[in-house]
Amino acid sequence: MSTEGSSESGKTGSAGESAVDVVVQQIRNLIATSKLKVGDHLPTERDLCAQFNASRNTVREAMRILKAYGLVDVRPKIGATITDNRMTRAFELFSFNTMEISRKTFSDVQDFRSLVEVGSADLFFDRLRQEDLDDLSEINAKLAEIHDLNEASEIDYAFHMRLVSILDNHAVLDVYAVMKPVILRIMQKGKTRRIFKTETFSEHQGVVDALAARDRLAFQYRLRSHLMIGFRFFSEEMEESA
Amino acid sequence: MSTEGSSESGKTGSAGESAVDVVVQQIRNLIATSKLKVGDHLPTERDLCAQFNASRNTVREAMRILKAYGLVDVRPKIGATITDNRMTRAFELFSFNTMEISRKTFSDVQDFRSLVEVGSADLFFDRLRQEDLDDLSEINAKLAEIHDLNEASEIDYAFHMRLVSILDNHAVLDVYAVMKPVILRIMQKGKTRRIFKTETFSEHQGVVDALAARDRLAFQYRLRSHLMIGFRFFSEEMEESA
DNA sequence: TAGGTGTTTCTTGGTCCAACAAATAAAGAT
DNA sequence: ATCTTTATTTGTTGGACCAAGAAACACCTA
Repeated sequence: MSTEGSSESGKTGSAGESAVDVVVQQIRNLIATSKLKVGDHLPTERDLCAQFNASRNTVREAMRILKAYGLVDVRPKIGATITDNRMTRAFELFSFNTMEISRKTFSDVQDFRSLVEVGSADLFFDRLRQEDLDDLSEINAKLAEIHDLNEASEIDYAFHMRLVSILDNHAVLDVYAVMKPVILRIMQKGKTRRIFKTETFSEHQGVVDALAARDRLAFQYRLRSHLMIGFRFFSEEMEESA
Repeated sequence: MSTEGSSESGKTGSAGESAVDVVVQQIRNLIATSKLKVGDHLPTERDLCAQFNASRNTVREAMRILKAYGLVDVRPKIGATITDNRMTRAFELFSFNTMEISRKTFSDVQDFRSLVEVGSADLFFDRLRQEDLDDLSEINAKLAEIHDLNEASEIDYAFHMRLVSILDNHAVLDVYAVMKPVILRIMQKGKTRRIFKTETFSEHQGVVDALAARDRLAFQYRLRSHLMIGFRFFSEEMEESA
């Protein structure tokens, strides 16, 4: 209901839908109306062709989309079965290490994080407890023992996740959970193990110190600097897509 | 988590991988080795067929996957261009179904919206253009002609969506898109058609006026009040424990 | 006869080919 | 400069074949 097939146009139900998109929607409706649950079988491709009056290639392309979305699992000679790997797929989207995070994505996400983390300073100080400070320091300390970038970014992410958890806002936590893959890649951008162990570590510690000292301005300044520091890796890059 | 374990494509060798998976990998490599950036064009389907020695259907199915992953945007006659909508796709996958609107949920979501909308006041005034004000007024005017609550909340949502669109931040827009079902339900909570036509309308207009007058304090005060006003409907309501 | 075994046939997804339609960018004509 | 034609490219269709698993079947043995 909320998502359409592949077109990202804002219009819903306009006439510009391709046949593949139509079939995608029809299959989703079929799943919904037939109350198919995880593990149930979908009709064969050829049956779907007849049912939706579409060619087999069209049905196959629709299946590819549903498969990419993690909604069906199709195996040769077995057929298509309903699954729910959406979360897994969401994380796999960013396993495409071949492509760099675009500057726009980087900028948008970091601005958003800055908005949430820096903008909630007052709330942080209202709710802050000693336990929070201890946890943050403990997490940050793990940066000293990292072995690779993945491990480092996981710790970096855990630090910020623990920080926003102070807000006790489930909506924010959910959003951060979904954005995790993007955030991880952003954190790794241009960094080395050494940078994580030295610069990132001390930036985090500065934030924790400011929290402990109840120094609102220092907290905001240091956190914002920490979030925006990655911009230097985009210094000369220029891209302008209409 | 990165490369190892997707369902069907474990081996990077020759056996076991379908031709479509191979082409997907080849296109990924092409993007990487050619250093293609967002906005650049991919070769035509037929070129890719020749280049990878695959049939056109295979290339098309591979393209569907990349499109579903938000890595390419293919338009008829134009061809495929590199994009980076992976985060949008991730949010689409997430698409948590409308949960029960508890007082806690209401509080969390409205706090979050307040954080984003009220907290971005400076950015709003930086980027604001006359066109934005006109659109906001135009959208708000539609509240006068509503027929039911669904229609009213859609317009209310569209108003706030248009507001945050001024920020030109894709991450924020994606988050709002995902939260739409929850936001709609929150907007309807305790309201009547009359309230939408009178109170909500004038609250919106007050926000627009404050924007037009470049009155930052009035903007923040009115917007925050508007977002928090629904709390009165939870005043006496009891809700079961978490 | 009952039960297990090996063979055959059928089904199904995976791939390829050859068309045609629609849309649009580019070249050509006026 | 504007309109028209052409050519290119994606979208879609239908058909064909293959390989591998499933299912049905025949067969043999105890």
